Amino acid sequence: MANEYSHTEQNYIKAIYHLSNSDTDTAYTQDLATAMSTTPASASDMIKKLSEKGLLMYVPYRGAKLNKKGEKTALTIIRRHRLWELFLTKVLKFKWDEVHAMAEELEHVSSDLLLQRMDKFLSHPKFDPHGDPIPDANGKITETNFLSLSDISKNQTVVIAGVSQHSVDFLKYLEQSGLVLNSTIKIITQHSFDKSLDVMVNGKKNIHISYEVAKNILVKIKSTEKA
Amino acid sequence: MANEYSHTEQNYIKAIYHLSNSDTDTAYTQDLATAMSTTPASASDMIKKLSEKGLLMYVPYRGAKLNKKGEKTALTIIRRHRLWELFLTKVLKFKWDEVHAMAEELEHVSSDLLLQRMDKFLSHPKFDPHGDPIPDANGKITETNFLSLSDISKNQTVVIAGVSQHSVDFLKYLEQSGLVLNSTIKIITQHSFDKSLDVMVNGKKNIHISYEVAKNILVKIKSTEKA
DNA sequence: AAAAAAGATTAGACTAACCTAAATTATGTT
DNA sequence: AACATAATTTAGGTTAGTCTAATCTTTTTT
Repeated sequence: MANEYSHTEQNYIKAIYHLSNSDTDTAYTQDLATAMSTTPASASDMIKKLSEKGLLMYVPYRGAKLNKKGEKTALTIIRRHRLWELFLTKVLKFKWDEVHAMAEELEHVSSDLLLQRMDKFLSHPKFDPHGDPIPDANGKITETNFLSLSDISKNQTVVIAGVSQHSVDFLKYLEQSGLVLNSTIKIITQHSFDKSLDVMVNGKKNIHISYEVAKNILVKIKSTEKA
Repeated sequence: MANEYSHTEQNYIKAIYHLSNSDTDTAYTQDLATAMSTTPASASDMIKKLSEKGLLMYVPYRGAKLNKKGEKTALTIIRRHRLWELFLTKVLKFKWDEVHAMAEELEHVSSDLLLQRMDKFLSHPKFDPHGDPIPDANGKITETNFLSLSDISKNQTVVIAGVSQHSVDFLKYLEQSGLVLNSTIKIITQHSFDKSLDVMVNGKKNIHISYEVAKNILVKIKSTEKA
């Protein structure tokens, strides 16, 4: 691994991975260009180049899809990114809305040994500060079955396990409302007119959250515990 | 600060700083090219460019010398490098011969906030794992008056404070001989024929070291202590 | 002080990553 | 099925950083 691909190539690989792992199975030129804040022409060039380097399948006008090698590469970059994010929150005490930009730079530091040590130092974590899984050294991802807070029924108690939206503004808002990872949430009221919720956070304060927000909060059913 | 200069520019700036802070007051094209593992033509181009960007004084055929702005930039990069080196040894338990290459990459991570946090986390350290001073946020360097082990007299006891040579091989050799930072050294015998030394390390084992090695070990007189 | 050698710079080319504009292919509408 | 529109690719050009070869300066030698 190490220094095989330029920073730019790595960023494209990651973007293609994310695009073809969301709604569509394939990354389209225009979407890729948008994700990379560049023009379709540039994205098209890069797709062709990565195809020549054997990282993806590419049929002109039909979009790109990473192959095994490309996916492995993407997962290594994502592993780096998420390990650094966890380091930044756990060790340097950054908030979850502050770490993405720094991790974007740190993910390109290529030393495998450094990654190994960091992984060990953090006790081989499975999730980053946003609840996203950290691929292991072989690129394997822990499967999760988190639910959206918007799908939880009244009076149920759940724990925040992640978010499905990562914008700084959204994360800041959650932070300020006390809706951070591992907070306990109990649904008090579901308002039928706008699907908004009144919830109790950590057994203490009641807050009101919109459907839009609830939709992007991932939760798991509170694990077996007394009282 | 942040993202003003490319990685390459930053590396040149650092190299120019080191070159004009050793024997000569100025960085010469050829030396710079050697330091950067490139050709004199490329080094010459870059000097011209950095001169145009207002980081150094440049008289064609007469070498380059950083000005205030260039020096400040160099010191910021060096600060990053040395803070990361300390982090790698102190926190991730790397040995002092392992950290340079990783720090070469990490020093380009530009977030000022990250640097601040790291500095705080490490308790505002003044020296890196090789005994080199870490410039503070204003570029100020702690002055030291370390001595070379080769200049210490018989029966004196000193503490290893740094090295004046940073090759991996040399550092590995020292590590294996137990000659690490803060080791206590007492001069037992000075051999006049080759200026080599017999020394006692940490009051335990006696070892023999060549003049060449002794010259590159920096020490300070053992601070006041009983027994 | 002239010639030779060493060192530095310029000229001209290359690659990676980008751009705009033009050409091509695919899709959707009627 | 034909046309308009949308999406993609190609063509041709730019910049940063690199290179080799050629040209200039400076230094050293004689």
